[in-house]
Amino acid sequence: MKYQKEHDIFTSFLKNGKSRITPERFLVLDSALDYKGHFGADELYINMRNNNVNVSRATVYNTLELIAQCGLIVKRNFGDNRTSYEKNFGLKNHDHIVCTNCGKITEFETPKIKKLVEEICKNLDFEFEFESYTFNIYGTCKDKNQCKKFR
Amino acid sequence: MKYQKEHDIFTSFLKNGKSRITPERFLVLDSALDYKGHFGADELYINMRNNNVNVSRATVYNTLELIAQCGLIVKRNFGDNRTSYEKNFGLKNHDHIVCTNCGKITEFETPKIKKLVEEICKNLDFEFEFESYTFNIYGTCKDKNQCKKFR
DNA sequence: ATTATTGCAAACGCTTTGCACTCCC
DNA sequence: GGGAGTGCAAAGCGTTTGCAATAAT
Repeated sequence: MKYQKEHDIFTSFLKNGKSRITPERFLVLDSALDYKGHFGADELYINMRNNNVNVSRATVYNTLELIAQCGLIVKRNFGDNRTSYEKNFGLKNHDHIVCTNCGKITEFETPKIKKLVEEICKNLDFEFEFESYTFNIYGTCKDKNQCKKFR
Repeated sequence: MKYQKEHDIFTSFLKNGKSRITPERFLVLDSALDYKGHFGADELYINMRNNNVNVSRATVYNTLELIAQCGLIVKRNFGDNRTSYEKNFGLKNHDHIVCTNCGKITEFETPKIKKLVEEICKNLDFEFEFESYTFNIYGTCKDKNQCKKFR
């Protein structure tokens, strides 16, 4: 199977949480892993419908949340009032540059940011359990072939 | 007048952009500056109505955008799929810790992040005009008196 | 058998839009 | 007087919810 390792991870995550193993959940997982780049829940739902993979909207939303919880995809937020997801490529953490004009998203690696986050959490004056962070840089990309502002 | 300086700044911003000076825009500005903490556009609109300051929803939304453009307030995004604003206190840049459980927002100062952003933008392999960044840390705050998870 | 999960459609919250009216320049 | 700005209500969009039907344990 194409995503055997991910299936195994998701399976044990579900069993661990006393959640049920359903075919729909794995259909969503496969589609999410197949998706190139960032995607919204609704976007994935439509995409699946178009490919004749019929899982209800509610199930897609719920399942993406589960897959994010178990770490196979990552939840993102690019300031457009919707939740985006993307495949998690393991340890290599990266953040995003977003063109506010054409929507282009560029990824960059930030070895320094992780230390900074740890440092900040450690120095707080109240107890805080870290979950995640978002670090986005916004601006305009001046890509003459793509960016609406400059072409 | 209470916010004379801000009125002046907004006035010249509007004139500069060949936009009109209207009473509604200054009602929104005053209400935004009076608001304690972060607020959404709709939240401000309701708040204004409650105080018998009657400006239409559309105008509140449009005007907040303008005020943010001229820098008197800052646009934020805390991962809840809505746009938040807050008064801009000038140079002292700060970022946010968000409790994903009770919604509490804690501000912290980050002298290091600005340098990091500059460094990243400088080393990109394409031309990019920086506008802003978001840096939020998510987790649970374990405030026994407030946080739903621990009380 | 029990009960979590599913599918569907309706409701939700925030935001944007269309259009006639207003009033700043 | 012209056109940007306003107000209102309706529509839009992504997301969540309620409930009956289904299927995993």
